[in-house]
Amino acid sequence: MKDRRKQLLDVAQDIIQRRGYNAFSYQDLCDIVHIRKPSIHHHFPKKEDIELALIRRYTEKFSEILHNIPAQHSSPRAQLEAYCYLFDYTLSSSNYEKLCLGGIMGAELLTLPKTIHRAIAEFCRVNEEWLSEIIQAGAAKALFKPETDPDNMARLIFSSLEGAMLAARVEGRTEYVRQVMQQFRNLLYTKPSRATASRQKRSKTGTAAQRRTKSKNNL
Amino acid sequence: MKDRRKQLLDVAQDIIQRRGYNAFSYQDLCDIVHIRKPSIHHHFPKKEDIELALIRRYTEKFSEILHNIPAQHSSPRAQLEAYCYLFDYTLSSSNYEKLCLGGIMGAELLTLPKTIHRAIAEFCRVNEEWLSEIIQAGAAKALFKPETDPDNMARLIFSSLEGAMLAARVEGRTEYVRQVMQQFRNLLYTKPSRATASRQKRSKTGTAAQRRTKSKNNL
DNA sequence: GTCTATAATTGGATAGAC
DNA sequence: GTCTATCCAATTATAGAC
Repeated sequence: MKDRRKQLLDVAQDIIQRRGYNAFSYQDLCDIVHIRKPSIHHHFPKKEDIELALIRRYTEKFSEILHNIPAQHSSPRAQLEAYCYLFDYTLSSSNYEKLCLGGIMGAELLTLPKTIHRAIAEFCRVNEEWLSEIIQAGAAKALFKPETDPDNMARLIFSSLEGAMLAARVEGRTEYVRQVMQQFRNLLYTKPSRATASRQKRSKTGTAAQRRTKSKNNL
Repeated sequence: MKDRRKQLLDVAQDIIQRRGYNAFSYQDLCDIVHIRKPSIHHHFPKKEDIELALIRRYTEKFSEILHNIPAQHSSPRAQLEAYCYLFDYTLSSSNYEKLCLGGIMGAELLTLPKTIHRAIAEFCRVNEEWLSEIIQAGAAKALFKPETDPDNMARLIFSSLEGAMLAARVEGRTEYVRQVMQQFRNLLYTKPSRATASRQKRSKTGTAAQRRTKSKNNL
């Protein structure tokens, strides 16, 4: 097959987002892709080669999605919500089994080589930097509370979404991420938009913003 | 040795909080405790027996610490900060290598047996329930913003601390958890206490509340 | 409770043919 | 690019002696 490499990465990513790097093996790939172990070594000589390629590709895709969000949502609030739905969608579209790749790799950090440490840190940086800019833009438009430090707020949002995915899966609570989002609205928004508030209470299929983001990506 | 079982649990917990369950082996225990593998099987026949005992013991200790906090700190604000410092201290006292046991087990959830799923979920429940009560108490005293839903706020705090430990370690940012805490103060507190604000900016050794909590526990 | 000895299995990885 | 065959190391786990 021509795109064997991409296929292997796709399958590996799916497994790792569910079970983590240390519980993932070449054999798992064989069982799904239906080729033999040495054939995989031809594409990825060492196991770390897979992981490094994965996190780099993930960060790249993620970065692209983030930088496209402002073109799809004009308000910083809508931009922030679209961001949060990325995390919610990873969970909800996988029967609440898949975590953020950066998050699960972060949990296994100390078992991974230094090259990969840097790649995971870069993923975090991309997220926090993007968030900080959105927060600043929203504060400038008086959409977000002024007492908000953009960098710290970015860290709070990023880390809570990473943690919320963990907790949602552990507790089997499908609404966990959205409840955390609702709390952001309560704390961060200067004046709760009535439309947003009622929509988020009623809808199970998601807002327009959510659906638009869904169709765009498959992380 | 008489307390061999406890010693094995202590060592296993330290390793797992750093490297996770799947990267941890009976051999690791042997190297530190200096007994042979079958001797460990005598105390814990299956590997899962170690993990189940660990998470239960952890939740129990954690629960005890949480329920002692109100006796040590009268204000809900100080209680909340003492809670947050538990997480910060786990990191800072381990050269920023150890995560929350519940968090790292949560990341590996799908590789673990169902019995352990429930035990990890119980750990989350204990945290969120305690937090929710503190938030309610603080809101009743007008120390926290009234627009705060206690349950969702509890989820936000718990998940952001879990995520912040992850991100702090990945990015090598020793101040990460404390920055997230600062953001909570900005967003949640009705009026920033000047003493608290300036103290947290200056001090590197921590507040009195932090030191008091430090000496109490070793999670 | 700890040991030696030993399964039985699985893991990542390589050599070399096609 | 994929295969067969093979290697070596590591893992969880058990039997049975002391």
